Amino acid sequence: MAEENNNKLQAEDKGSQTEREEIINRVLEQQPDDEILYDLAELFKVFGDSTRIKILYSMFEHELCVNDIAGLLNLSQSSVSHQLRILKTSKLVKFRREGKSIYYSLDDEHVRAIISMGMEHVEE
Amino acid sequence: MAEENNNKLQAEDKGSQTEREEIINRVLEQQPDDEILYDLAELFKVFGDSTRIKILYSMFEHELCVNDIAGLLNLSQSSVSHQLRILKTSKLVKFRREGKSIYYSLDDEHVRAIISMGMEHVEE
DNA sequence: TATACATATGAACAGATAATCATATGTAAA
DNA sequence: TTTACATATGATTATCTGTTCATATGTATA
Repeated sequence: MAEENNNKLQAEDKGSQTEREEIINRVLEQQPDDEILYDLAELFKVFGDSTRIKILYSMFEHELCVNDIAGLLNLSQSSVSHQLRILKTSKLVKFRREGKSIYYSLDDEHVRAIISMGMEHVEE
Repeated sequence: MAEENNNKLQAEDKGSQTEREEIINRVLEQQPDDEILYDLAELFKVFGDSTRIKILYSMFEHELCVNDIAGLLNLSQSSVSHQLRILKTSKLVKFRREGKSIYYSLDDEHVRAIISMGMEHVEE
């Protein structure tokens, strides 16, 4: 995608834009770069799978290891591991090793905040 | 919250659960129903597409009609209309008719809040 | 070292989904 | 009513994505 759409409507010979043109120009100015909006969508996409949401929610209060999660949620070890990789890549979870196990937990308060906010909308 | 005995993995002959079992039980108790988590994932899924995010963001301050959006974002009318339908269904946008045009806008502050929260995470 | 346990990963397949195209519906003005 | 404009929608297609299966890597213990 290389199309940059900075088609800002210039004021014409009449000397002033219409109300509507002004609004459209303001929207164009305030719109973040495509790249940022792409990243934003990618972030939400990670939250947008029920398996990953279940996994995230299970870690809401406590760190858990892969087998804990798989057991709790009735998921295969492989599936959990694949999803945790995605969550790691997106910086939504962090982890630490202890012996043979690896304990995962939510990366920061942001993650909790985003989930909570979505929860409010859903529970309406 | 004091140490309460719960019913899941009730203490066995030894008289008490392990620390680990207690944690796992607590997670199980606190986990919302699958149905709710499914809806939550569905909600985030809607935010999880860059076209829809662009559309939502374009309406951050002002209502816009379909053609406005298509023009602003360089998208086909059909594509915008399809996506708006999804946004309508998810209650993320509302709309009103005025003559031949239909003006769409964000449905409530929740939507703005969720986007803003995600934005913070992305901009780190 | 050999074995068992815990987690990660690659490949393949099935299901989901967004864009496009063609067309339909709805609205207003001539 | 005819025409033009604005939006919606169904079908098709190409792409993306999550799960599974098999296997690999990593770690501790006998």
